[in-house]
Amino acid sequence: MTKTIASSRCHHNPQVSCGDCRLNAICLPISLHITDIDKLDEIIQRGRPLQKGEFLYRAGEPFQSVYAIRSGTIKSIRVTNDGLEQVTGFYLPGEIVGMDGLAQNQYSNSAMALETSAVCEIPFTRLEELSLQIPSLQRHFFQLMSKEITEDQQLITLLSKNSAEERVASLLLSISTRNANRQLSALEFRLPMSRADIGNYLGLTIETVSRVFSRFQKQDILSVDKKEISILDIDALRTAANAVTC
Amino acid sequence: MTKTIASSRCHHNPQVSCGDCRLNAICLPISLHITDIDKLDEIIQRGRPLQKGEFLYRAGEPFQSVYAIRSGTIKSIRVTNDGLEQVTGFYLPGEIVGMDGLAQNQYSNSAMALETSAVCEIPFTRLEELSLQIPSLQRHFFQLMSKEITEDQQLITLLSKNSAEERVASLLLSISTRNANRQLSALEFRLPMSRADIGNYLGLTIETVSRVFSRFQKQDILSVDKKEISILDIDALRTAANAVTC
DNA sequence: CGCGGAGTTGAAACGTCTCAATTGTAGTGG
DNA sequence: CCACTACAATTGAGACGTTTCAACTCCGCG
Repeated sequence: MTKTIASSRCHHNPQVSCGDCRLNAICLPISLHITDIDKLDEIIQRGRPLQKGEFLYRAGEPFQSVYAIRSGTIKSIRVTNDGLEQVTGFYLPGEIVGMDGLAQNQYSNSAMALETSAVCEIPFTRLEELSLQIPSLQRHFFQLMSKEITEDQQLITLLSKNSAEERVASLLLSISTRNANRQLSALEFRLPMSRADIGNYLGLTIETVSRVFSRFQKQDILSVDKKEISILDIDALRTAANAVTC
Repeated sequence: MTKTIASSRCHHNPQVSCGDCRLNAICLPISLHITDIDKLDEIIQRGRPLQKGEFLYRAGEPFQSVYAIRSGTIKSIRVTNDGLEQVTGFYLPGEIVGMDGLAQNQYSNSAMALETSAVCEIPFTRLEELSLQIPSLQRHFFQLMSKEITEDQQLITLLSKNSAEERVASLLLSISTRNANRQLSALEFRLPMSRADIGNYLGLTIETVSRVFSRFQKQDILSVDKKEISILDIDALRTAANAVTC
């Protein structure tokens, strides 16, 4: 599925407008009237899909746009002073990435495609202008940024208070929930990211992530086949996640 | 100093307008023309100072305002499902707290005064209206939220990648820098928060924080007397912090 | 004076990391 | 089609750093 080339029916198809996009119930247009959606459509730019490993933008580049994910998965990464990478987020279809760039007029993260991905580019100065005309858009954007803040704080709590098992379980539940919001299966899905990305995001080593997966399999909570995940006992997974219900 | 009652010269004095406030070079007004500052002033509400331990707002309360700190220190805390607290931030004079509440129209954190503190309440719906009229205010607010995001991501990186010593050193450098921005000493200051708050914020136990302070003292990097901190060797402290230059 | 909270210090326990070996899988070329 | 390589993932054993538990000090305050 992720390897299909762009066609009129394909997720990566660059020709779809916001009004027709199957994600418009969860993406930016959710806040807009029909007439306003067209205005939004006019400023959105849709390019060719990104291939796995390609950068959407890199840390330090001048901030110009935020991006709505249309298909695929994007990870955002910060580079620490000593050259290590820190994965700061995974962005699935319908989600917005790039808002970290506003503060300093340059991106503080890099964004990389984890698989073939299509994005809608939203030039920020034009979005700002539009926000001055459409109060509900301004509010929605404030809310989007606030949501990013609360999600980051959830991750902070996870890193600060929770064990390896709790962290991995929380991430799986988060992905499960976000899949469900997109009408996909909450119990069976393919992880778009590697064990290394998971570990990096959760503050764990690859080996620890792997061991947790193994333990969950032995407990019949999960069935894991490489990146294919089946949640066999979601209540047990919720229990294992403790605290955080993403 | 922190126990002085409000007087015309006191930091906690509720009568000061934004135009006269000694923080206006680093607070919200930084983005505004003189005429616009008056408009901002009109919507800002200043109440009596909060005493140590008092809540500015509590998680779950309906979101109505963001708050600019005028004096003192506020900590924001999330409560996890299992009842533990997670400190998500410390807010010093000139900084804005409460933006996490926007996403869900209710605060996701509680905010508590760590010492006697005065705040300027900014009703959000009025700030929104004003932002529609003053583009630079809208932009500034977007930037403020973006700044909160990048700072949270810095903390995520710190928790995920850095040792106890690096975390404590980073926090001290952050406070030092923020003090310097307010024309206070970068090398000698009083920590407004307890060891418990520091540990909680940094994902460490009280004991570990205490041990790190002791080690830094033995290395002549710091002089610690309860909450009074003197940075004796800021270069060594930067080295100890590694990576993160807050 | 004695109480309680905050902070410090020590010793052992614990969980994750590190290092290393092994397996499995996808991609490449003979 | 199979051998070969490169990479991702798994698994084990020991090392390491932080936590836990406990005792103790310090200080403000009734």
